[in-house]
Amino acid sequence: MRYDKGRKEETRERILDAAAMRFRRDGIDGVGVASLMSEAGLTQGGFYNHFESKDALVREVVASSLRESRNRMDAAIEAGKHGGIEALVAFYLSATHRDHADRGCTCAALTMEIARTDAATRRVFTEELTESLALIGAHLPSALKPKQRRQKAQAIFASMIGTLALARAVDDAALSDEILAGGRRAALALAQPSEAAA
Amino acid sequence: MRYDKGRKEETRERILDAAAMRFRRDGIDGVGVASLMSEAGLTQGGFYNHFESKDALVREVVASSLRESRNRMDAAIEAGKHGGIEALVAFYLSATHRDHADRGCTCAALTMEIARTDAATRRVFTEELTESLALIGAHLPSALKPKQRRQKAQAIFASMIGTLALARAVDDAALSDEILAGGRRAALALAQPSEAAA
DNA sequence: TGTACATCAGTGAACGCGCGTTCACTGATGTAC
DNA sequence: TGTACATCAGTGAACGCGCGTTCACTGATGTAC
Repeated sequence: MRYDKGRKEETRERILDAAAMRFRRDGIDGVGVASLMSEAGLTQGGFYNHFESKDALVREVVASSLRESRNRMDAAIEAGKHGGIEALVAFYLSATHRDHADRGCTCAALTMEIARTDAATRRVFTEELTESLALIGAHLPSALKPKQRRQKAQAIFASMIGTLALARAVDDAALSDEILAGGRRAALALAQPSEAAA
Repeated sequence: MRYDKGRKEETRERILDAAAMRFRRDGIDGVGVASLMSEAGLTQGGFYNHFESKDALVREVVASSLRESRNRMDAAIEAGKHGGIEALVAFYLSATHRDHADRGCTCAALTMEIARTDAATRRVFTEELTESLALIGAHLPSALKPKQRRQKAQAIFASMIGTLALARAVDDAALSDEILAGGRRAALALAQPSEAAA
């Protein structure tokens, strides 16, 4: 090894972090390799020392950013006083999350684009999403059967990313706030055991 | 007027229809003017006889495709035997809709991309979305107050587009079906007056 | 300890290509006489 | 009714530009002796 041990790894992480932010802000198709590398303080040619192609980068960004997002959700749940789901919903459907897509959850910013990516990317998306849904499911009422728990977690997450997508797309601040508030209420309602009837 | 009256208008509609399909299938950034025009049976140069720019086209596609989608939702509601919302949810969260994004609702395919477009596009998106939400609201239980009704409609629609986005992004057919089924149940639960507590 | 060498992360110019847009033009049509 | 003309939807070549990718190179570093 020339240079410090792990230095290449650090650079790679820097590219991944820059890509995660830029992709969420401008879309996957909206960010070129050259501008991405210059954001990471490098020149375009070096990109291929770290990734086989832009598609390979996309795949790795989807994997690592979903993992990071799950860790942040976990932290928000653990930090919450009561319940856990309440804390998650307040964290996920906050004005801060709406206003900072680049530092937010990749699912809320890119799921519709990810649906159009290659098989390998959708594979890692599915794997990471499944883990995140399990995290949510683990904090639902304990009386639920596994399938109900899974479907409830899916419905809560779907409702949250849909809410964030609408709240971001709309150009009217009051309407956006209302969508966000209604989304919080809906996500919590979906978490109630009373709505367990599967 | 040279040529038949309204012939230019017909061509324009043809371009709009082709754009709506291609945008929903490949994303706005994923479709070039040349390939779009050739899909409409024309050459690229003619595009600017009909639209000032690609951005202008995007704006018009958002406006017209949301209007069309609303008409289809309305038709599905009217065709439904009971309730109306039940028919809407069955129509919107169907396997057919999931599997044919190009012929489906623009919100379910492009909301996350629309959130990144220019001010004019987000303006027309907001206007058309508001109309669509009013349509949904009009079929909710009549006991609801206006604000409750509005927020319920928003929450139902957000949950539906989030559900469709996840069901499309996932690469596992069984999981996708489960997400869709859970989304239908969730959307109907959100429509219940019992969950009116605002 | 000092020097020669091998490594390889990162550089920057270049590749072919498709992008959005412009523009001089063509030729089918409706109108004027 | 027949002919000359004006219109303008649509053509297709060209523009500068940024895309993803390749590649010969540089130069800071760790290793070998």
